[in-house]
Amino acid sequence: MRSAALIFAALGDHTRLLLLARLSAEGPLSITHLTRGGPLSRQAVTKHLHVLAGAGLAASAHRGRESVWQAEPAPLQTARQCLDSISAQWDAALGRLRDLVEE
Amino acid sequence: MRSAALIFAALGDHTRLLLLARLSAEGPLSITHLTRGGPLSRQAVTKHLHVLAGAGLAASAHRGRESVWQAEPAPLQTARQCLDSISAQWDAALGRLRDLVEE
DNA sequence: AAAAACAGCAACCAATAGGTTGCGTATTAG
DNA sequence: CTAATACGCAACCTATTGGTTGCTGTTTTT
Repeated sequence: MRSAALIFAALGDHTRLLLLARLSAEGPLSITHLTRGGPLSRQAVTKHLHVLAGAGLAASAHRGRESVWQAEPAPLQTARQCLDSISAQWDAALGRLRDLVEE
Repeated sequence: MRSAALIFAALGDHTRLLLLARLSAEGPLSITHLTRGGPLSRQAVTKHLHVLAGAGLAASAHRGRESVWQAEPAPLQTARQCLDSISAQWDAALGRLRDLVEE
């Protein structure tokens, strides 16, 4: 559950969410490529990528002078399971309440 | 998508995640009830609850001198859709890559 | 009516987050 | 070889976060 919080925290920034979406959609990209067009500096992008990496959501590989980053979707599964678990608890509580009322 | 980031940010704290889980599992609870047993002060709990409320994940109702809090599971659906959307983009990118290789 | 329980508000504090700038280094291009 | 490209590292700055303490107000309890 603590790791789920880490993942959510990494996703809990609009800029990082966009970065992750781009990485997922456009495949492996270098840092400068990710920087182009956007309003962020290269270092800002780098920092965000490292946060994503800290949560296991992205990984980098060095190719020549470039650092190529890629999305790692596995932790998304963990996050989903956490959401499902909370929803399930909620449903169970609702069910118990209904049973209580029906008695 | 910006609202998804808000939700993730609210979930991105281990303490808040536990609070939300308790609210979902044990139903409506007062602040002092939520405080008992835990290591947090009443105000710390209050602050976390307001963050959850800011993301639409919890709501309060006043009953006498008590403030009774309840989980609101609807935003979890938004979060899940966001996760699904990213996963789908990933899958699509993988598919395109495979098609490219097969050519 | 007095005491206790429940909570809101504001100020404050240390730590972290998001971001920038500057500089050094390795790789590639001309 | 030289220049340009792509990056890492460290320092620094400001705003936000998570948390505490103290005080006030309101509803119950006795």
